This record gives sequence, C-alpha cells and structure tokens, in this order.
Amino acid sequence: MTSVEEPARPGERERVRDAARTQAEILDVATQEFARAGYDGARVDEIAARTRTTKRMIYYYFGGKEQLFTAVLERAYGVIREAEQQLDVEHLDPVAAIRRLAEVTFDHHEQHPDFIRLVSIENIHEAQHIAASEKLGRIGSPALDVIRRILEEGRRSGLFTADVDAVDLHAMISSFCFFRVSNRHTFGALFGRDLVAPAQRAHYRTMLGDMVIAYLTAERAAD
Amino acid sequence: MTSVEEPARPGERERVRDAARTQAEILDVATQEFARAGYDGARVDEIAARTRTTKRMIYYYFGGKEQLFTAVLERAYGVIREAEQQLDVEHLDPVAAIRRLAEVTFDHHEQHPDFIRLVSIENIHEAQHIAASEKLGRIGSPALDVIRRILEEGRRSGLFTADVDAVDLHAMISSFCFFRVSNRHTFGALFGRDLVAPAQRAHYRTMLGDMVIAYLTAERAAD
DNA sequence: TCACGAATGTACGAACTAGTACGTTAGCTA
DNA sequence: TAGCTAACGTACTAGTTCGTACATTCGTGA
Repeated sequence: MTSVEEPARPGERERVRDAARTQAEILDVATQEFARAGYDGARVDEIAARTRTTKRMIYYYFGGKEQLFTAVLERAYGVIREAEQQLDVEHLDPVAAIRRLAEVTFDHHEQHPDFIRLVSIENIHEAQHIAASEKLGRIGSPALDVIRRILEEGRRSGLFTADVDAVDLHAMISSFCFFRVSNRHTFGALFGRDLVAPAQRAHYRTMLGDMVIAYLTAERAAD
Repeated sequence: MTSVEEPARPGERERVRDAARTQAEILDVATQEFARAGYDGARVDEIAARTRTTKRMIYYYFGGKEQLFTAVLERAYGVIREAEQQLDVEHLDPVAAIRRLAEVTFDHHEQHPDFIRLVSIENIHEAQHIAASEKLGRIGSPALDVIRRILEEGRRSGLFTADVDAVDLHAMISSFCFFRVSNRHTFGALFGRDLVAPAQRAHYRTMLGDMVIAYLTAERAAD
C-alpha cells in the first residue's frame, strides 16, 4: 500500500513541492495510524509528525480528520477492488474455481491486516464514512460477478447442489478469512491458539476450501 | 445485561447508598458507552452523566478508564460463559447436537450486539485488557468441552469424516456468527444486503448449520 | 524574468477530557 | 445513640487535541 518513496525516477527531478506525493504520503501514514489506534485513538498531530510535511497540509488537502479517514478507506477499498479484478479463475472447473477464489480471498486478508482493522473500525462507527463517500457508495465488487458466474456454471453442470446466492457465499468465505485476522488477539488470549501463526496457515487455508466445497456439493434434501 | 433497576424488592427498602448497585449501574452504562464509541471514543464524563452517581465513583470503584473497560469486558465474557454452561445438547445425536450448538451460538451473537462490538474494540487494542486481566487470563470455554465430546462421539460412530479439532470448529462457527453482526454495516453499505435483517434470520441460521454439517460429514480423500 | 497562485510552515487558541483534592453524609455497629 | 468509615458530591486542573490565522516560498506560464 506504500505509494510513496519512489526516489525520483531518473530524469524526473525530485521536486520540493509535489502535491500528489504529499497527499500520498499523508494517506500512507494516516492508514497506519488509524489502523493502529482506531478513529478516535488516532492523532492528527502524530500523523503529521511522521510525514515530511505538516499538519497544516492535512487540513489543506483533506479538510479534516473525518475526511482524511474517509480518504484512507477509499484508497484501501480501491486496492482490493483492483486485486479482485486480477482474479483469473473462470478457466477452471467450478469446484477448483471456487476453491481458488477462497484461497485468493484468504491470502488477501492475511496480507492486509491494516485493511481488516480499518474495516473493523468503520463498523464500530456504523459505516458512516462509507455512507458519506460518493466513491464508496456503490463501489460494487468484481469478485461478486465472478462468484455469480461460477455458481451458475456449477449448478448447470450438476456439481453444485446448493442453491446459494453469490452475496451469501461471499459472506461465508469472507467471514472466515476476516475473523481469523480481526479476532486473532482475543481468540489467542482466550483459547491459546494463534489463528495466524505461519505454521497453521496451510491448515486453515485448506479448511476454508474444504468447508466451502463441502457446503456447495453436499447431498441435500429437496427444499 | 442490565443488572440494575430492580426497584427495591418489597421489604427491602431502597437504600441511598448501595455499593453493589452503584457499581452495577456504572458497568451497565459503561458497557453501552464503550460499545457505542469504542475505547477512545467513549467519554468518562458521559458515562457518569448517565448514571445516578458521579464520575468520582467511577474512579473510586474502578480506578480509571482502562480498568473500567477491563471490568466491562470481564462481565460481558462472564455472560457468555454462563450461557454456554446452559448448553444441553449431548443427549442429541452428533449431527443434531452440532447443528443445535451452531444455532445457539448464532442466536447468542444476534442477541448481544454490544458484546460483539466490545470484542471488536478489544481486538483493535490487541487484547491488551484481556491479557492484563486475571479473571480473563484463562477463562476457558464450556462450549469447547461440549464440542470436543460431540466430535469424539461423531467420529466414533462414523458420522463425521473430518478430523477437526474442537478449537478450529469453534472458530469456524464463531467466524460466521461474529462477522454477520460485526460487519453488518460495511457489508450492508457495500453490497446492499442487511445480514441481520429479521427476514433473513432463518435463512442464515440454516445456512450456518448446513455448512458445518456438510464440512463434518463430507466424503473426503484420505490424507 | 516576473508575477501570481498553489503549496507550505509556524505559532497559537479554544474546547475538551481524564483524573483528583477536598469536603460531606449515610448507615452500620459497638 | 454516638461515632466511625464506606460511600458519595463538587469543583477544579493539567494536559491534550483538533483546528486555524497569518506569514512565506516555490514553480510555472505569460
């Protein structure tokens, strides 16, 4: 997610004043700070201090703490959106495709703990920033379209017995991936097991895939 | 979770000074306030204002904001612990028992959104209050023992093919129940679906049971 | 090269917030 | 019933934190 620190591409002299770079740097640091301490725990002064610029610039470019947090969320959601657009699983058979999709989701959650924390924080605030954001209003999800098509194909070929909706399946996969990262601290403290321990990674990754496939292909009494 | 407002049982005159009642009232209000705004967003003055007592008493009984939050967590975890002890599913066959357990977990999460929020908040703070609490250090979970025994029975009778660990199964069930409540706001805002809409309740409750049972009973290649 | 605005830095203030010093009173017990 | 202590209330402070007024400088287009 670090989008700064490109130390002046050759030929492009490092300017002292660079609006885009300043904004990106603020967003980088703000992402860390908000993820670290939550919205109210985050300090505007702290964000400014860890930037090459000053607090003044935060207000100049973003308007205030609230809008800064919204901007952080917008960029963070943009990243997953891009990742989802890279999804290339539809050449696989439905079972393999869903398993692959689950694995990609699993990996993405593991690799972006800050994003998970931001989403948790935004939920504590009842998604008010997303609601107030035009960009995030109806961002849509490329992954959902992919899931929809795979499910269609799986049902048509008779492999999938479950009549699941794409949004629900997405919720099922996400919940496991999200919980594993978001609740690792309380879960670890209470049950003495680190859900994100590297040694357990493959185990949980397989477990997720098994679970989803078992659900989709289970023999089921007609409704 | 409200433990006050028993308006002086007959014969027991309402005393003006009642340490236990004052503490319980502070905990009730603090639970709401912390759940509403997060640890840093919560205001000690606000908690005091919504109590029949004053801020002075919060410091008198609990020592400070940090310890108050810890006390709130301790009580909240105590409530689920008690609920789990009421679990009575072992007279059922393993499949029915697990499904019932999943449903009870599902219902409990739905009925205690404040608890879910507190746990989310505690995770943002990396479970530091749980770690610092003697009561919560190794509270253990009655539900885990129940799961362990059901799994044992299910495996012995050949109904369950999966060689799952009780803690992992608990994580699987919890993740779905927890996510549905904790992430309902962002999920709703982004995908336009309210995961806790009453009309969908039965649907998701069944989905969870189907998922867990499918996983446990799936035909699986020998490892 | 010069003027003009975008970009930036400094210093400060007003409001808030956790925590406390000090004084008071209810109610139990001897 | 007297007195002692747990329980309680008021008023205040020190420190923090978001936000801004005002002054300054860089870079670019005319």
